[in-house]
Amino acid sequence: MFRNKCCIAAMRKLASYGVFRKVILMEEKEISRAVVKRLPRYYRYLGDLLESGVERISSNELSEKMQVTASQIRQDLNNFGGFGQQGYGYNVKYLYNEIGKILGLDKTYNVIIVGAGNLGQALANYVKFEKRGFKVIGIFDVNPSLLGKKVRGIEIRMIDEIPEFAKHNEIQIATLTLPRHQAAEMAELLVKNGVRAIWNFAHIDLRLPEDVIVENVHLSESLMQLSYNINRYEREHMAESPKED
Amino acid sequence: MFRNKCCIAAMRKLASYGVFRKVILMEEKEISRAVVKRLPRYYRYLGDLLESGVERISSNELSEKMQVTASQIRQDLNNFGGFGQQGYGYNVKYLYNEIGKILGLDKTYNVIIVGAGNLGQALANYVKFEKRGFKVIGIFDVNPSLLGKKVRGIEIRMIDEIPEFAKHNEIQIATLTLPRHQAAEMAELLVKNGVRAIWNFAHIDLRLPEDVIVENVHLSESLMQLSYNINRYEREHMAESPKED
DNA sequence: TAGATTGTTAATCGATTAACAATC
DNA sequence: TAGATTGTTAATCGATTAACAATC
Repeated sequence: MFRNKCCIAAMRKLASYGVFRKVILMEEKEISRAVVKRLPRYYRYLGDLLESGVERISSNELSEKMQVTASQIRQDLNNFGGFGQQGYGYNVKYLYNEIGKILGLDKTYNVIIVGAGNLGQALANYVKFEKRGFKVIGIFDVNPSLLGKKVRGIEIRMIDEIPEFAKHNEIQIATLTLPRHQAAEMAELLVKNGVRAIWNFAHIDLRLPEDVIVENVHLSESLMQLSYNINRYEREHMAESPKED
Repeated sequence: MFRNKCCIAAMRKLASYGVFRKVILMEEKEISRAVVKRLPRYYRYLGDLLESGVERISSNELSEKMQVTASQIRQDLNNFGGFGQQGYGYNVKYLYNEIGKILGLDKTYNVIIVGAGNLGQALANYVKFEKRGFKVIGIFDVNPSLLGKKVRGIEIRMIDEIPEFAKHNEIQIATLTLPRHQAAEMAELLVKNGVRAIWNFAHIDLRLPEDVIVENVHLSESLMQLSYNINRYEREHMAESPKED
């Protein structure tokens, strides 16, 4: 019961008035990580379709473009609501916007970058994030030689200024682009100063209170997966290539 | 049958002499993407253990450190061979090296970086990759204003030099750090010039021959997953926080 | 209305966890 | 040998795919 999401939405509204709230919210099932991971890709394809003037699309057409099954698309979307219409399909613009809202892209986020090395500066310079609502409001480093240097008009501050900075600015996201051995301590400092979401590029598993959201980007792990596959491929084909005896 | 990996190894050796090869190799089951994704993490934890002088570890101890089940560790490892010993556990150094080999980290790779923007330059400057055997031998861009500029001693070349460059250098990996709309065309050019593995940072799905290995790093998708979770968390707790009527 | 396509339930597939016999 | 812990099979869980009734 309460599986239909329109129903859930209606119930949640009712729930906001009183007693049933908890019961109802417990019925709402957790969205799996796999589904969430696919949402940005849907969003990208819909954005492209929108740009090329496509008004509507069926799960079947989209499935061909994206090389996934139509079933998966419909299942994924129905975790969040009934965005389509029988006999018609999905309105591209509407669906695009709805997925954007689900992903939180209708909001803006103040971002600080902790670690102003190559990667930190590269991220600070990446203009597209700002277009999506992720605004860099501060850059921090431990290295005094960077003090006062500006990246995209934002001057690099020292890490010990973070507590003061956090008092005067609302930080929604902290990007961690520090060497591995500094990351854990810094993450704790950030959390102590009210940061509740960390985009972690340091090659370490942060152990933080569970209400702190951590999204990891482990570039070296990605590169290792690549080299694994290079060798897997070579192993497989080496075995076939030598001439038959 | 042929499930035991020692057995497979032995059979493969036999197979190299003749007729049974194909049959035997077909028995070897494909390693799932999920398993491969976990290997670098095992590698990291084993490296840390090695550094702190730990000689042996049981799947159970490791499972506690890594917050996964011991079953999963044993299953994952046994995809590649029996690296442990009953009653003893796993020898840290040996296992570390074996996983390194599986990941292809015992080899070196010539890497070129295509797209010398902020991210491309940051990656070129990232020293740790070289330590792991990934050596940047060339950096390319379309922007003539970058011509001759050096990053870590490597001068930036123009993209039309790639065919000539590829003739004289063996390129194992091409890193694609170009704007989205240039990436597809460039990937094709690279493949035409013999590149067989691409580390793709462009926010696009490359459609390439299936023997070309592509590993994607979609930073914007990662950021969207983060903002999804920020909002998920807030949705959930907003519903609980307003006072009871 | 008839045709198309969704939303949703049921079936299948694959990955994770549990259990235990093999063995160091 | 007894104890410990693996390698491996069996059970469970979750995610994907298929099927189809509901409905635009």
